Amino acid sequence: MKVESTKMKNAGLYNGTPTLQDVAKYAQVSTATVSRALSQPDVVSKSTLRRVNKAIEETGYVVNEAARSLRRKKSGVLLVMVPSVSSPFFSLVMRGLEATATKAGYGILTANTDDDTLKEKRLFSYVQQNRADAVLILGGRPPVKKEELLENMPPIVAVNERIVGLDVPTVAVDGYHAAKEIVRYLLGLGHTRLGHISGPADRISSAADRLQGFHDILKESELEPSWTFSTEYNMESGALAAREWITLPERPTAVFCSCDEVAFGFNSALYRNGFRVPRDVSVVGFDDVPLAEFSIPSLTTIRQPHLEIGIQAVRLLLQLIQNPHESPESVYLKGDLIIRESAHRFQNHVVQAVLQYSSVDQQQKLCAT
Amino acid sequence: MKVESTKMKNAGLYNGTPTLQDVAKYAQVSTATVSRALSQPDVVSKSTLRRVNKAIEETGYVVNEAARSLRRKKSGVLLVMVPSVSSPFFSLVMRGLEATATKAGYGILTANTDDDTLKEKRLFSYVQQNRADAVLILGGRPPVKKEELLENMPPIVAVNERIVGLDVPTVAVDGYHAAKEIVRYLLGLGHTRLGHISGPADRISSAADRLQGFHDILKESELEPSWTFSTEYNMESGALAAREWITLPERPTAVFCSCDEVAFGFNSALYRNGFRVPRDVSVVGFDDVPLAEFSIPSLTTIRQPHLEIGIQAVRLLLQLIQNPHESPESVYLKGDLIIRESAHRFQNHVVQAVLQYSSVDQQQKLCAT
DNA sequence: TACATGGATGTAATCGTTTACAACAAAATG
DNA sequence: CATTTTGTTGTAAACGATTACATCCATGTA
Repeated sequence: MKVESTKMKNAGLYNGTPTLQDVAKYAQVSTATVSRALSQPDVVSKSTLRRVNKAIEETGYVVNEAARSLRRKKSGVLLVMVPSVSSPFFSLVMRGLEATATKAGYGILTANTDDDTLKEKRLFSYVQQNRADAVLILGGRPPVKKEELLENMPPIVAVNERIVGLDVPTVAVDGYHAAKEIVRYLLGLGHTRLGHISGPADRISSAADRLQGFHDILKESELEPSWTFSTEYNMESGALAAREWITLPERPTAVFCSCDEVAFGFNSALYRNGFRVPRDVSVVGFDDVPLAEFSIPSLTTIRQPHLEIGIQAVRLLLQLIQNPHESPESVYLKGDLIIRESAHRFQNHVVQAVLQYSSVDQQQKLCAT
Repeated sequence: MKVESTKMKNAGLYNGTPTLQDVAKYAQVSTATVSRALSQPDVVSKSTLRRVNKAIEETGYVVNEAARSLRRKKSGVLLVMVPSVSSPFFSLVMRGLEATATKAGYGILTANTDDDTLKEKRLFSYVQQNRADAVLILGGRPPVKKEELLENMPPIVAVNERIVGLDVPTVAVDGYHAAKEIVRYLLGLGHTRLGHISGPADRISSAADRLQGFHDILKESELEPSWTFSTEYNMESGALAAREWITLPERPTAVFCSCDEVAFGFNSALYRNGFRVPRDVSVVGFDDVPLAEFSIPSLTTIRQPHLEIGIQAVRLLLQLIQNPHESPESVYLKGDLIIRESAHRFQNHVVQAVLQYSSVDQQQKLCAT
């Protein structure tokens, strides 16, 4: 061994955090070799690799991602643009995104856009700033104007919603068929007066799909929509819709809400006005957020495979990063009907209540006292 | 003006994205000047500044953060470690964090820990990797062992929970006094048999605080806790507790749940077993997640100022980044009692129901038919 | 023996900023 | 007028990794 003792002695002394240089000195090899030992271990000889790994261990070296990013021109970070991270469903999807990205060695830079064009633009510039390599867009809004994107567009994948006016691969549940399925279920329960509280169908593709599914399945059954109400995806909107439902001369006996939150808001406002679900009206949602199972009544809804959505979205994005010129096919997943308490067979509702639910049963007894 | 026409001609031609060099060439100044124009505009002359800004505009230059990070040894990113982003309350706090951080020019790198030590360690190494400058920890778990942290500890602020075994500044609601307040409210309603479904008080400081508050306020009123149940902060746990509550020989007439989700799970399981809240038992929660207002019944709870928590946490962290050797004081915020439907006066409950709620009133009428 | 081949390693340039230091001119001071 | 001060700008060396290219040595082959 041609070991220079002076070198060995100095090798142990570091001022700050150890760098690749320090490891190289310690292992008595060049920085190039250390770098190769990290990124392409197969081109380094077994014995050197051992020595380098030992040196890394001893010095406690960790790679400086800033330097690596600069040199590689890749940050190893995915930017997730979401209208609001506190949306129950979005945050669910984000877990899938994050898990898959982390597994692939990518970090996730999260950012609320609040549907604010200015914020969207600023966030989007993260890519030019080399802070992120690619973008996942969760709200369906294009982050900047189409024209500005044409040249030098980073890899983008749309999640949950297609982005209107921007042709990028999309991962989402097939809302059209899922909507048809859940409305078909309501029809099967004997309802003929059906209402729909839709999301912002003019801006959001998922809302448009569900609305279209609602209309088409009714048409197939030769029925007319009894009521439609267009609003946002949140609880306040559901409550607003409830106030209108109450005033209706011929109330629909079943209402398909565009998402679970709208259903919660709807049910809540009805409750506060003396109506009971499903006694007075059957209600179904869409998404299957965790609370749907634990709400009162528990919510019949469409389950979106949120984990799978995240996995697929990241997969598509990584594919796009590797090969920016070949846009992968969009992925549409199937939503599953989850039957719970909030919708039931159309009949004389009081009798029905007694028949179906022991809880209501008990309630009746109490009323009788 | 000493303009070399050749330079001007070349100035417009770029191969890839423009760099600081390109801007310098275009504006006929050195890179140092451009850099200063960006970071310390007050030290460059007015006229040069104008010229540089014009050049930036014309070339469409944006700073390369990777290069900047490398040179400055600062990434401009805060790492947020959270057990689960899909927790309703955490995601609420994260909005505050994100908004404040963004305003201060920082990005947010979000990561679920899933309470998994391995993941926590890997994430924590983001700081050594120069991917993040500082850490916000939301779950109360130390990311690595105390010993490993002692040397070279990055700036850390704990959010919502104190971290057991790690002395870092904390931003949280004063759970002890808030718990006392809400239980005092229950006492004021005439309840004397009080139960508490606590969080994991052995691991999580907020759970311990609320539990302590519960015990102390009862002691002050010379009462004994009627029932306590220790579990996790989620809906399944609430449902589990409900199953035990039902079997109790002397059921508490009011239950303080450690968080809103537990309350939802509790109420839901009771409902499915024929019990009604608040008719059969008064229930209160903690956090005031958006759904508390829209649940059935709406939930009496403690409102945590989630936005303010986020703001204060980032403020403390930035302070700690600036001055790593002076640990700022922890901040404890006040939680506010929000009175809604889920708890009411202890009395013969059926009579009470008629008196208080028009909804129940109407329900009675319906039962009578 | 001579020469081609291939595996392992080293040399040094490079990524795009920032910043210590030097240089210079203009203004202020004595 | 000489000298200091102040304000503005440029020069060039970092920051810490990656990688094209060169070099070296051990094989294999004719």
